[in-house]
Amino acid sequence: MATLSDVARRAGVSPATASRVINGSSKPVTEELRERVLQAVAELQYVPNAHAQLLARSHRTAVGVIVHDVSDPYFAEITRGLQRVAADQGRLLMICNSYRDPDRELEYVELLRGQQVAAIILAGSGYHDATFTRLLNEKLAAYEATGGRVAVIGRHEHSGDAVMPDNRTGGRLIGAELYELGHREIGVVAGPAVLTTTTDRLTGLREALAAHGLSLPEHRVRHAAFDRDGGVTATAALLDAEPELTAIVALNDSMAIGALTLLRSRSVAVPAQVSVVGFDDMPIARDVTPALTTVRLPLVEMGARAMSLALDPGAAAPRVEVLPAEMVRRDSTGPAPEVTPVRSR
Amino acid sequence: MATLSDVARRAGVSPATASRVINGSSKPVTEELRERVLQAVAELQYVPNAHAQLLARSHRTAVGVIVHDVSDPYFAEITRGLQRVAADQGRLLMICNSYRDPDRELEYVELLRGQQVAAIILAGSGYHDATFTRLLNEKLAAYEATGGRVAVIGRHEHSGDAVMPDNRTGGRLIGAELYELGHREIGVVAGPAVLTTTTDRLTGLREALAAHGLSLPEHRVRHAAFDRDGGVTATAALLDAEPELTAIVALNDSMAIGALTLLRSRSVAVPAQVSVVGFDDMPIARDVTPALTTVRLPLVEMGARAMSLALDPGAAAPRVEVLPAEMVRRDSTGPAPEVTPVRSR
DNA sequence: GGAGGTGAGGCAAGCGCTTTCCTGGCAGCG
DNA sequence: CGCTGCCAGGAAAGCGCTTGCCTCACCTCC
Repeated sequence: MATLSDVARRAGVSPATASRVINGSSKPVTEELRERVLQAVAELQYVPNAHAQLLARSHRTAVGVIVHDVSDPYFAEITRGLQRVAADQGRLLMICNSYRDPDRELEYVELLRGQQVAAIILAGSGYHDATFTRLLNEKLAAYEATGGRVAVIGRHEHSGDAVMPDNRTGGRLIGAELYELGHREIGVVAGPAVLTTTTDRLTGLREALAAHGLSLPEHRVRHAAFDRDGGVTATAALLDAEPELTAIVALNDSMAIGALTLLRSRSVAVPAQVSVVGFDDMPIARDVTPALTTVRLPLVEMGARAMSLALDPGAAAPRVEVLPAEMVRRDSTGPAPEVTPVRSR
Repeated sequence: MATLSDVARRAGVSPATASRVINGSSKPVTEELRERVLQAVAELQYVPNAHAQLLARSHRTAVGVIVHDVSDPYFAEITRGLQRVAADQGRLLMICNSYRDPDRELEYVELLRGQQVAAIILAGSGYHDATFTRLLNEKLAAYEATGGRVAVIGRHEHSGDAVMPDNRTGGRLIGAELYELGHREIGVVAGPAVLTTTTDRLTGLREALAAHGLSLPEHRVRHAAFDRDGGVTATAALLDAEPELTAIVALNDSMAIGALTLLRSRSVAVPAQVSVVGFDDMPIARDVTPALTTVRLPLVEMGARAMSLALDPGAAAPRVEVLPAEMVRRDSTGPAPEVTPVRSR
């Protein structure tokens, strides 16, 4: 691998001069030497060693991002927003998938710290887990103490800059909508109970129902993985146990798609017999049949805001931006059927 | 930020000893000193500077991956395979999205070279573009000349280790299947013509049709972006120009989903009036309505193989692994209707 | 008791680059 | 003609870490 001094030698200059030419330093270099250096660079196919550069300048420029899984459309959208702002500022992004494993999340904070990133962005739900929260906060505090910036998306436990989707209002919106449509027997297909996203959305839903004197008993909430397959199994269990339901609320769109698939496989008409509501408004939501009624979160915007917060030197006080949720009515919801729907099995 | 010498000073040892304790070197260190060092590490929340480490050891361990877009399910699946093998070998992955921009792809090769990655994996279709191909090959050759390993997925232009999905056979499978079902008027919703993936799949399809004396005229092939929206617009154009079609082949599942959505919006029954076939078998394919008939590619496997090739020191001769395509019959295809279907508009 | 052996720990030389400070040459000026 | 000032280019000191080699103390054995 060619090094700077190889280039310098070939160009007949000192490494210092070569470095200045290559990095476009403000220090002037005669046209002739500049030429020679560039020529040598081309001939040797020289590429600077990024690690040596990072070590030599004290500058830190990359930004680390920890998400549950980039291939999950929810995070893919957020990441798009993060990328956009990062690219605008010429910054490299290091993306790490925690796959919803708190330990891995902790490890990645260390790793990013070791990579000397300028900021760490934690996207994705927090956990209801005191020990983990303490550990995470310790690590983040240590990082911040050395000048690192931290921004979180949708997490409560870290007292710093944050952007928060309004999950609770989103839940309320769903509750109000379904009540409006005449639904009284409502079931929930929920994500893992340890995720704050799950509990926040559930809380909002409960609040809206309570406002109309309705309650949502525990046995009508089924927890499963926050993905399509989780949606399938939770919906199956829910339907078997509570055949009188007229509406199913899935706490994210992936689960909603699983619910839709299961209902179709059981020949339950949506929305004629059972209405289905999702959450997030992932791109695919409008392409399933029936098109999914859901709550839209401005995911790209959330990512962009978080990155802006992280890159902005930051006010003394922690800044929290709450982004609104919005009801998107499509074809998977309708008026509650008059009588308890007939099930095919 | 605490450094190794801070740790050493606090523990009252030399940096050398501290380093040895921290990295579990084979050189023995007395229990007492070890204790003191670990204590200091904990107290200072010390994390080694990854760049300094990389510079000091000549070891290169990270692997770079260039894909079109991780959030595209096609690449998400491939990436999953890459990750699995990389994780097994304790290697860090750097993932770069080229967003199908050849220039960006070139830049990323440089960047990864600068990051001293042990290998670069190029996933995603090649381009029919001689200049670009030459440039890319030059850069890759320069990288390989310095001991870097390269593996490509689904590209022809690089003469090295490669894993290739059998796109052509996949195309043939579709042609045979549709012919079998009685379709004679077939249109294609294709990705960009510059992508080898597009042309390979198209070639296979044409071959299968030609085997039965059918031809696929250019005007029945519509090129658009390889995503859902591209599928919508291309299908709309195709339908307007060629109302007698009884089958639409989308050259990937995203486009197929767009096609399905457009057909639904025009109240064209699938598969009663028009059959639709996709390609790739992304996870969502089974969840749309009607469930998508498509060609399955072993995406995760492709990723895993590519990573194995890249990490394996490598034989003298370039290794090429072709992974088979397989027809997956679902609900979006059926027998060709007897008469030209009636369109709602 | 001295030679030789052993093993823990430290010294210092890098890894490849940036950047401060210095040098030496030249023009301009009194 | 000698001095000052300026400027392009180079020497060298790190950045934070690893690691080969050396030292030194302590044993062991003849």
